[in-house]
Amino acid sequence: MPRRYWLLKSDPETFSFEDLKFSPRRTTCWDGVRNPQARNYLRDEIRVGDGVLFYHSQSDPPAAVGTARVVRSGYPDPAQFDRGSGSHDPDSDPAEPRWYAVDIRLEREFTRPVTLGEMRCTPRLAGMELLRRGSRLSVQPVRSEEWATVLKLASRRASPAR
DNA sequence: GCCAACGTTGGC
DNA sequence: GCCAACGTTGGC
Repeated sequence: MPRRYWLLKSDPETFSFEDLKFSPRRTTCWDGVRNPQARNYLRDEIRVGDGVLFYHSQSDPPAAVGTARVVRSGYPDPAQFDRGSGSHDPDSDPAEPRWYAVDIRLEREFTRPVTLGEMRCTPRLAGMELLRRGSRLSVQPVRSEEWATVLKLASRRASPAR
């Protein structure tokens, strides 16, 4: 199966690309996802080697800031069984875990962020899940053309400041 | 801080 | 199974 691509959303207040950069081996467990559809992607579809667009939500401006690679495919999210964790789920049965996580490793930090506004203005990205009205999913599939387009934007020099 | 868009919960 | 109420996400 060819390599696939995903967009992972994170509020940088919670976990930023910078945090990933300073994680051991620049690798982190992508845990805490508590949406069934996003869980399905994590559990069933995301494979080792897949590409990840790292996106900062709730930031000013919201933007894709770099890429990562999946280094471990779906496994039960340990946080769901951790009473001390904010992501603890008392209703999840260890025999049939409700939530899943993957591990990702930093691959490339963009020399400049690709902002949401810029993506909206890019015709080739018009079909992106991220740009859909009301799109809230924190794990989203990204088409290979979209991946290539975002990377191209990232390596383009920023337009001169006004 | 506001609000639209969803998802979840729970009464019936 | 419906749906109102409520909670959360996330752009602006």
